[in-house]
Amino acid sequence: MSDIDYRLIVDPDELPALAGELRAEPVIAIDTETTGLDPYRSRLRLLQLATPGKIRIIDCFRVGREHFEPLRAVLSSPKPVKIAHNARFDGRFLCCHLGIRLDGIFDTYLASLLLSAGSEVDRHGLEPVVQRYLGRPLSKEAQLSDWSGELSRAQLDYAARDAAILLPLYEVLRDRLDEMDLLVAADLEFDCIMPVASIELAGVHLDIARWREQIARNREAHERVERELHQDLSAGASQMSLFGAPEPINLDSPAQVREALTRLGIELDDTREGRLHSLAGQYPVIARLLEHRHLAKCLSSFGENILEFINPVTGRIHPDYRQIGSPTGRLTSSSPSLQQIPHTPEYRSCFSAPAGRKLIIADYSQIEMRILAEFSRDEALLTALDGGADLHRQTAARMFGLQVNQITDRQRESAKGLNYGLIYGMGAEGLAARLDVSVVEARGLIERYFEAYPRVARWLEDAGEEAVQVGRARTASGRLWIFRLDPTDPAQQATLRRLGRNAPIQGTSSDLFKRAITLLDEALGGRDAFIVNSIHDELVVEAAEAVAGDIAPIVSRTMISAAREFLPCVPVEVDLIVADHW
DNA sequence: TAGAATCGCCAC
DNA sequence: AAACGTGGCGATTCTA
Repeated sequence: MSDIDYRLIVDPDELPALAGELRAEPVIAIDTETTGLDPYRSRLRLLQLATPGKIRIIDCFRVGREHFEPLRAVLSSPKPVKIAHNARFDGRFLCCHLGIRLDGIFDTYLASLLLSAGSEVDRHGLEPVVQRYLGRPLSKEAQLSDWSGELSRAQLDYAARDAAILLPLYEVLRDRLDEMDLLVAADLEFDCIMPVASIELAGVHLDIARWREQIARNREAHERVERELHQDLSAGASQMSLFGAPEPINLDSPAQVREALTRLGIELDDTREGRLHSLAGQYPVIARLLEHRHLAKCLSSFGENILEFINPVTGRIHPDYRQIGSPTGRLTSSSPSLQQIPHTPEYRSCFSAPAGRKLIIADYSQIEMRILAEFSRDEALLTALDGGADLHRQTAARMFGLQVNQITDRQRESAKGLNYGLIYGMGAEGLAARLDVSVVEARGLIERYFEAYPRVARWLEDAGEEAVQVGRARTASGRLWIFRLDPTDPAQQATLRRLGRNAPIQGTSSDLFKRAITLLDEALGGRDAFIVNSIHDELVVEAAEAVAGDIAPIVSRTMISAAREFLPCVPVEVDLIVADHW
């Protein structure tokens, strides 16, 4: 494939002229080749810059960081538009190795994800995206080749082609986004790319000694419970081996546990927590089993494995974020997932501020209820959310026609169950199970709830019905989820109703949260403070001790103004603390 | 024997 | 206490 017209730049003196040419372009495509995936442990080898006429490949082994100054303005200003496929990756390397922060990004990867609108079958690597939107094959063979040595003609061809293909791809994707009314959602995503890359680069600090202590305590408890359980369970084991001790059952195997329980006369379809929980009071062995499960889960998911993610260069943990991690647009983090650390002090407090620094922890209060209030414009719900008393207590007061101070804990729990459950499209059966009441009682509670919040009832009904009718839903930013379910199948129709209620709410929560990340990243620019974690409705900022007090109000103000862009009618509150530990 | 599927459970 | 939305991940078990 030598038909690609590109030039390899090894002479730093060429960069000023190149920068001049690029500045005049409306759009340029960019790509990088690196010696590995981790910007802290690998090197930037090539930077490819493509315009309709020309492709330039800069060999970053030959052109040192200090020579990139002329390109800085081109790459770090909104114009020209920079097209990249998964710009978060390239952005991290440019940030780390050249000190340049990309701006004006059009990301063909995120564009493809938005256009697929939640499809589980579409793939979004450059190769399948080029195939899908341009109808041409693209070989990615050289991607995993060794980029640290002498480069072959084939490698350079590959590098050039990867960048060049982005130009026609951009044209098509931009038109498709426009046709599908996804340009607003796309801009929201594109603006958020570098802020998310910054969160990854910042990483979190972990108090290793404290974490190890927690593991040790867990291990001890785990072994004790394991011994007790083997005794409990062997009592029912009749098939004692003729040749000695019976084979101990594997407590991590649900199948073996179920068999053992059957021998004790406890028959179950499965052994999930919800099922076991109601039996825990009756059978001590079940309570112990649940305790064992919890300890085993914590040891395997939140044990030594987390320590392996500490980066040897920074000494911190840098998770990977997927910017569109779910069809609703939520961010997800992995390797490790810092979004599912148990919400208990033993675990969370291990994520601490390093010496001389503070953590600012801020989360939106009842954000999904506020979104529901915005969508439904239910006056009673809007009032209940307007400062003052606890939402669930107020909800109960309205449901039962009582004063807020007359509400019992049980009534508050019922109201809380409804406030949370209805957002997820829960029905009477689900509520009955959750509150441990009969289905008839649950129906009555739902009826009272809908009388308290009539426009909420109306909105939920309409949203469910619309999902059945049109098979799709949008969020406030216009993000689209096409459900791809069969509305004539009763089970799938029920799912459609639930999704139709939940998707706009959860998705709008993602929208405004991403906006908050973008605005906050900008507001913190130039200060010794940066976002280190994001958990769906909560942001953690790490700041120098001396400035934390000044930064805290900026965090809450910025989060509130981001939410206001999407929720003009409903009051928004942010709970914030400044602390040494998460 | 490695990858897929399943179960189970952590988060919001 | 658990069937009601979104994920990631670990251990076991199945399968090609």
